[in-house]
Amino acid sequence: MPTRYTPADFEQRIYAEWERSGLMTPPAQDSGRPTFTVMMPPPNVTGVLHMGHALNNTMQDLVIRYKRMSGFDALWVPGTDHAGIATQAVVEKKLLTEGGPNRKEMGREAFVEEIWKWRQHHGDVILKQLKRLGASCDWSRTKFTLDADMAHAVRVAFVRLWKQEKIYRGARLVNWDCKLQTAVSDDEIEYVTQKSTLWTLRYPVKDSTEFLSVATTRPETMLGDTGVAVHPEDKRYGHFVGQSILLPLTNREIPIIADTSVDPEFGTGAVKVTPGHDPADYERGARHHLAIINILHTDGTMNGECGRFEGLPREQARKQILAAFEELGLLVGAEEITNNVSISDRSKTAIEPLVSEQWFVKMKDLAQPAIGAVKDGSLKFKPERWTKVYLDWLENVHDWCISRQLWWGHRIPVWYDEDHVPVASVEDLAIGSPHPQTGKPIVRQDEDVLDTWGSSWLWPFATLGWPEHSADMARFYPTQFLSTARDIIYLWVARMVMAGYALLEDLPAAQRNPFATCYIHATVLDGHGRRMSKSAGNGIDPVEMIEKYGADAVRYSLMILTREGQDVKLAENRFELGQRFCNKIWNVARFVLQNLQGPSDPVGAAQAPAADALEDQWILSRLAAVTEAVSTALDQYDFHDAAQALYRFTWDDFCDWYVEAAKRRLWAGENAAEGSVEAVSAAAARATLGHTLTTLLKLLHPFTPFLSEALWAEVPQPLRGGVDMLMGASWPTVDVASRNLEVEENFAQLQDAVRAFRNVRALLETPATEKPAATVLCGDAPTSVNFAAQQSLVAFLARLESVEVRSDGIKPAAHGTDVFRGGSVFLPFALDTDPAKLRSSLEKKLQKVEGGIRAIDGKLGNAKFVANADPEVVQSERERRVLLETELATLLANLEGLTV
RNA sequence: GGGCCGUUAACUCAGUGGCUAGAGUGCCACCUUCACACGGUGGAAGUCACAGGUUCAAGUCCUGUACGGCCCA
Repeated sequence: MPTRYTPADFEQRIYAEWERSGLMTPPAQDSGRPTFTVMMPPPNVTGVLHMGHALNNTMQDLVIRYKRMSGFDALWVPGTDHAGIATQAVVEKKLLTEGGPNRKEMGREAFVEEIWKWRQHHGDVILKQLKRLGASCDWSRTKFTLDADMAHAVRVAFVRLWKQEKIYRGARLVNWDCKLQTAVSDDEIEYVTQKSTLWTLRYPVKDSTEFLSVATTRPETMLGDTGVAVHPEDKRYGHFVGQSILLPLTNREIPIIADTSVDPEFGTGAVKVTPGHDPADYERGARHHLAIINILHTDGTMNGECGRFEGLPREQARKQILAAFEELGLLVGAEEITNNVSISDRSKTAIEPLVSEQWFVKMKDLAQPAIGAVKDGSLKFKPERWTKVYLDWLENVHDWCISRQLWWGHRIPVWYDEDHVPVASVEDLAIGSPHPQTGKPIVRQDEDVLDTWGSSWLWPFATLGWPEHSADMARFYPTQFLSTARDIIYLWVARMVMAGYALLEDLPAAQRNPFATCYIHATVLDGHGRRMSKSAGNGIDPVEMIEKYGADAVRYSLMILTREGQDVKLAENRFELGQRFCNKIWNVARFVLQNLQGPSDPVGAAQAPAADALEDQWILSRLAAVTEAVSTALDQYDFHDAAQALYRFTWDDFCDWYVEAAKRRLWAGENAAEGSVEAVSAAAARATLGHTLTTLLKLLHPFTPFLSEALWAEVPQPLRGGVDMLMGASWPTVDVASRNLEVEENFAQLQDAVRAFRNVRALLETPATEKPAATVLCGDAPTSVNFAAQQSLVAFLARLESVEVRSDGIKPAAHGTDVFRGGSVFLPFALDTDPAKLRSSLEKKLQKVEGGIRAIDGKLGNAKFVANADPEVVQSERERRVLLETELATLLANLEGLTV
């Protein structure tokens, strides 16, 4: 084995072995094992892996691997989303750069064909990248939201909701994306604060010489004004209410109305009302029965309602209208303000609210059971605070605009007869066939497609075969764990819960909720705390990082850096943490594997550890503790805590202390006679090393699957217990009998003394090669028993010739000294040693101990503390004071001894 | 306007109301000792953002302020 772990030599080969093993594909038939299901949030089919995906999928893989090893039939279903707008835009752009016919020239059928072709060649890149990450999904169950069975599920869902009259068509004010020329839902727009000009326009009052001034940031929409509103209690304008305005440039007569929604403080206190192009005005217009005038073509240019401005883009229309008002003397003000404009998430262009015929889903009723799911505990968010975000949205939910004027997606399964009477159908209705209700011939299918969430909200069960009564559906639904990003709590998470309750009528209510836990993962920021994004160019490419540091290093680093959904600032060099850890694991395994075979036990340390030696008992106790800690943390999805516990155990306990301690007996046993004390002791050390390593590899496997699997292959067969592939090994059970707090306490005391020796060595500048004879002075009987039994271990770890254990209180002269809990250590001076460094070291420690005693005295001297605090706390303070007092006395005595 | 998150060592972050506030990186010194220099040993480094409050006891709980970030309207 080389001295460094080189991930590239193993990863792809090991992944192929996992795929061949079939372990990622749990059976649809009952195996007697419990199931555990995770649905991967389907990334866009156009997508490439970014850090958010890497983080999210690492967590899912961790859970799946842990559950698989724990005896579950663990199913992780991967897949991709057709992502209507995003994908159509990618292919349109491709057509544009190729200079061939564009979408409209090609026609619907040919264009959709083109997208399928694109998908064939360029789609699903992200799924291949997930394999690089080590994702152990069941690829045999991979789904795409446009697969035929998914399409069937979408239609069944649509028709069912149609029959329940939860789907309706109507002309409503929708968010219009002028670039993509489609409606988008409320949840697909974002607000950007910007500086704008607020212009004041004068509108002449009809049959009067008076004017009413209105303020607006969008003067061009005046062409669609059908009213002017003032607050009913606004004294300035009261007498105008009921009169009308002669709208300049159009000479249309529009009423002046009173409405409490008008803020008298804003602008002039009078507002123009444009019901066709503003959500607030739409409401006002509805209240006062104002006309709705649409002034825009679908591409955002002015339409035939605009007279001489027809055909102009909005910005130009604005300029010309302002110029016209100026000319008429009707432009009376312009001031700079900051306001919010709505931007389309997809095209990043300004949203134009306009009235349009669209399909909607009534959400109020659907939301109720989804609200109930968190109230009755069926659904839990982690971190819990997202529950509120989820509930706030559901409790104020608006109807969902589900139609999109696109070609790529699930076409709305609605057909019309010649009288435009619609009917929804699971099966295609042929043109000319009779309308099921009216009997008149069908003339056309609806042109629109469904919002992309109209298929992904069925993801947790449509992937399992719903609406068929499939074996998968019976075994693997509901799922246990969903991990996703916070920005799709409304778009996706809430809708999946609604869909589960609304559509799975066959299941008892308690089994409809699609996932028990919804984990909202951290947002990955760059090193400066900015969101990683393609446009900002500040993203770190996970695949590049995998190639540079290894998949396990990427996985492990991400896990230990993100604590329960807390955002993480990630600079590239953070992955060195995982890389170092992986290399450490590699090397400790290398050491163990090279030392498993002794002269008298050639099969290696396959027998159970005898655990006679203190250090053996100690590491087995620590191993039991870390097994419990990791299992508990993973049960609660506390990935950071599990990663942290593994780091501490591996590096501190196993590498720094146990392996170093075991070397003593391994070396001593090298040339010992068979059956001798030394040989038996070495064999015991080997057994303990072997057992600890194999257990550790299992615990590490969910975090560092490639490395642990690569090392598992090097473990001698008898130690592997017949398990060829670590991925399929059983998760370690907590060895309760090995947990021994007394042993841990005794070993901790030895560690403390060894550190004290090392400290004095450093202060005395004792060369590493020099092995002085040293002394431990024990302050009490248990300490002296402990050290008497372990003097050779302490000597070995502190690189000493010998350790004399004394408890007579007599300090050796001309020795450097330090204290540990329970006594002090002494190392002989070299002749030319200056004790000043030792003195200042001891004095520093003295100050700390004195400070500690003062703090405790402060507490114990406080009658209220003694009276009110938990008696256990008071008791432990008293005990601590005794310890510190002893330490203080030792320090003072040792300081005094230095001058002799 | 409403809500949420954060502010702890130079950096990135942990931290059940109760030991003298920790880790990794970086820094300083020493060490190529037969797993690992992607290593070992030792060390320096903190007014826990600020102001009040609750409590015997606050980094931790409450109120407010400032700053940074996110979401909703």
